[in-house]
Amino acid sequence: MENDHGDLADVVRAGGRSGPSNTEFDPVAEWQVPSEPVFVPTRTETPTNSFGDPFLNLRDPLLNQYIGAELFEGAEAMVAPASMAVASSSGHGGEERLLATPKVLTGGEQEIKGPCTIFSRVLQISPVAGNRAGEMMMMKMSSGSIAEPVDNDGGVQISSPRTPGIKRRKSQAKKVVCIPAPAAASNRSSGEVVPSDLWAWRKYGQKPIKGSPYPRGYYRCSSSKGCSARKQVERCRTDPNMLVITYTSEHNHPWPTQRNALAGSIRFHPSKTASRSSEETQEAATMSSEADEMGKTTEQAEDTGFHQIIHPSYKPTIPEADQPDDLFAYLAELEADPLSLILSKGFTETKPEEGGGDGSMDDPFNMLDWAGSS
DNA sequence: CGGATTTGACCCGCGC
DNA sequence: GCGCGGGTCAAATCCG
Repeated sequence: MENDHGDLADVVRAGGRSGPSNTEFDPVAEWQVPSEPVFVPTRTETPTNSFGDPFLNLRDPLLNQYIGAELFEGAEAMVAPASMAVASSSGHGGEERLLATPKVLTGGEQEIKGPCTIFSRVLQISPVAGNRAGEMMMMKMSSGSIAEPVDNDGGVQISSPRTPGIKRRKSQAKKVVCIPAPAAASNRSSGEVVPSDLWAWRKYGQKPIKGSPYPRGYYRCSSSKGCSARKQVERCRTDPNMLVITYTSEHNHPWPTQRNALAGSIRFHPSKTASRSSEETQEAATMSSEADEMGKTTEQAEDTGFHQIIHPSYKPTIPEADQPDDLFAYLAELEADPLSLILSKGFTETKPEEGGGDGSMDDPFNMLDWAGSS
């Protein structure tokens, strides 16, 4: 089992400060992040998750990706209404900064009992897919250590359907992500549009869920045969504008290629521009327009298949010499030790040029406006 | 034609 | 032991 979740202690060490000295687990103390401020792009409203709580909302300047926070507890817990939130931020000098102590808000009976880490995973969200791509909350929960997958039976169970003697369904490590539901668009008969992430997924089932008016879609990784990674996608029953995506099992292979990555939930073939659905055509036009504007950044993105997510106003401020040659290697590094990498690279944004700017760019988080403005 | 999606059937964990 | 509900399979269908 890969250890792809940095322990918070490592995160804290990487940030140049010592970790909590108390031996008793203190959920709030565990959530302290390095004293160096981490810049969060300005926005005019407090980001909230589907439960109305503030949540961590950071953007990697190089990848222009939003980085979710992870925390650990029983996987199903966060789906419960108002169960928890991740972090808070406050304005400072015209920018929002993540302060040193993001609070872990627990609602109801939920309490964070295990160690937590942040900046542990990166997802990408298509600008078309999410009306506010930054509004993402990502949690992995377990009752054990971060590094070890949680399983009451003593190990992660790789689902082996139809195999007698191997239990399914019992306390598998899960990762639950809440993201804004894409704007309503037709995706064949289901009408559901699932935001793409870095992996290629193939739908293998859909079931109505008791108590929810929305069905749940079942996806497995199609990048590699034998990969046990699964995800489930359903609309939040309390907020239909949010999608709840549950990831189960880990990928047993590297990041997919561009072709595979883009062959995700939405049928999308970057090499083909003719005879697309209207949504896809709009997406293609958007990306093409971005490519014209973005120069180096876009070239880099195109080389690695990330052009879906890059906003023209968010050119990295990282010196060009520091930009990775291999974006996938960068991603892998980001996976292994995200916070230290981010802090070492800096975390600022390049503000959109004033004057000639499109008004919709004033809030670069508004990906819907952005997508529609091109 | 090949790959992805749909959808009903089947399997199985879990609660009672 | 039984039934419910969730997860997966696989044939049919769709689509580029």
